[in-house]
Amino acid sequence: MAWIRVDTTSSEPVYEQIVRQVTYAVARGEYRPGDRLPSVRQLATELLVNPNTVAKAFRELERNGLTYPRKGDGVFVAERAGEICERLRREEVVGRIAEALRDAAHSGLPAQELRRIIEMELRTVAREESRTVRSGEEHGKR
Amino acid sequence: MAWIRVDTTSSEPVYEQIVRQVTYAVARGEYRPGDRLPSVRQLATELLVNPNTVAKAFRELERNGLTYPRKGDGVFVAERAGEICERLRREEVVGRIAEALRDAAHSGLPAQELRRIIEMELRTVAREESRTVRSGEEHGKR
Amino acid sequence: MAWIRVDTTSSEPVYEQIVRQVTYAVARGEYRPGDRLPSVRQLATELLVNPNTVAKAFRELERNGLTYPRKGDGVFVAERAGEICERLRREEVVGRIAEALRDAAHSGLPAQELRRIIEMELRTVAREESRTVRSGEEHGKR
Amino acid sequence: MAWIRVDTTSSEPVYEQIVRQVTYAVARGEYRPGDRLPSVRQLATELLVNPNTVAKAFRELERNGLTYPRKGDGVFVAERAGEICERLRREEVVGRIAEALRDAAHSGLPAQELRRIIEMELRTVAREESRTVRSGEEHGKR
DNA sequence: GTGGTCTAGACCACT
DNA sequence: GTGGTCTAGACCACC
Repeated sequence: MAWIRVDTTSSEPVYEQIVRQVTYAVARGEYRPGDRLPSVRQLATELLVNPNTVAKAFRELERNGLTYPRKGDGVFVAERAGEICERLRREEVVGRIAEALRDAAHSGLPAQELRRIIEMELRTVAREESRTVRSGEEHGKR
Repeated sequence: MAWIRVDTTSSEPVYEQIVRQVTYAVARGEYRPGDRLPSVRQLATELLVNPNTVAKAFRELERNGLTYPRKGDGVFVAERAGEICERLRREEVVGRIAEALRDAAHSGLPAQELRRIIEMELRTVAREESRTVRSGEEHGKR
Repeated sequence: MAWIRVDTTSSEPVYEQIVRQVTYAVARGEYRPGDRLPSVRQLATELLVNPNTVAKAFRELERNGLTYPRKGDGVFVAERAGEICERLRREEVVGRIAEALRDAAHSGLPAQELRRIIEMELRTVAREESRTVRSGEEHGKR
Repeated sequence: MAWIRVDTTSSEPVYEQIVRQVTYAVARGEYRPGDRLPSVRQLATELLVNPNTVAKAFRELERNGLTYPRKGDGVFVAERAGEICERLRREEVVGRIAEALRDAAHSGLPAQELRRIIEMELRTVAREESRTVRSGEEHGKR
């Protein structure tokens, strides 16, 4: 279950990292409506964070309509999770990119230079992703 | 003096917004070595923020070697500020874009979709900038 | 046997919902002293809840003197269940309404508005009940 | 500042009580857009609860669009709080009453009896409110 | 001073 | 076992 990785040094709060990554995992189809997520305690020990932090993330997921808790049973992916997290993911991605580009443009950096940077980073990202996917295929199927 | 705009609702600290935008202004050449920046109080009342916040931003600018104070006179743009700011700006822009794209890729959004979003946002940003620049030419002092 | 309906998303514990609805059913006279209740397993599969949950509800009913078990036979409605249930029902209803109205008044909502809401909801409820009763007459066993 | 009272023995979580009562206070016009709420720590000591509990309530209020925090400054009532809390209050009140009446009707209690109970409780509530208001006038205007 | 995050640990109710 | 609430206390960043 290496689908979540938290970076406690990041400025992004740990609980938000969890929310975001669970959302992405559902968006990628790794979790489907009705599936049970790992329990709060289990995920907490796995990620080496406090159960309260995971609980906070799960509460946020619930507020977003992505999951629902059944007391004494576990946390489950909601029926309408598909559309919701699809939308959330898109909003998140578009929002982050829009902000980065707006600030970049506002910085006075020439448009041509900006495009070069984007192309460079896109290639870097594609390279990283392909590597991850391939190693994932090797390890995952065992 | 519409060269700085702070968003108090943003997750980015106000003082960082000020530091960044002053840096960008110098990188764009709107402020040149030897120019005097507005006073802490003046900028604070203009931006509707606490003077302490502006003061902290100014301390940061000085720490970065971008400005220097002349006692009883004000804060001035340093001699080597140009190159420093251009470097900082590039690092900043590249870093933000890299992070946004990395997260986007990790979200599982198809690469093609990602490119479409980028193109769309680039157009949006270009449109906004052209409008700002034109109205800036009319009202600005340069 | 559509006399019980549980809502697993409600904040009211499932076992309490069962206790309450059995109580109401007896108060309505649908179950009479000496009648046998459905078995724990049967009710559990019917309501799609954990058998432990139904078992807890049944323990509660017995504790209230509403039912008694006959070993190897099943759970039966007690002799004095009628009066008990009517009293419990009244207490329950009065308590809930009192709390709802007290909070409503405390919210600062104008008394006139409050009355309008009550009238509206009473009509809604009456409409729903009449529908249920009629369909119940057709399908029910009484 | 006796506008909030929490009951730690209630089944309603303390943080929800705070959310609800702040919402009602705004709906009643006791707090207006731009006003600063008491600080987390201040309210915590006043209500004799843990600061984290108050913080949780404030986070919920923010999620509802009723307030917004300014780090290092305080929590403020949002501009659009009026309409929002008006709506929230109505939803809350209607929802509670609807549930109470639906359950009451479903309990098989005769409609006439139900109306009697409602009238009785309405009178009780009106009596309590008038007493509170009057004593509030006496103490408040000094 | 403020709010925000996180940890640690307790207790409760539900399944 | 599960999730939910609450307390206590620490640390951080911001104003």
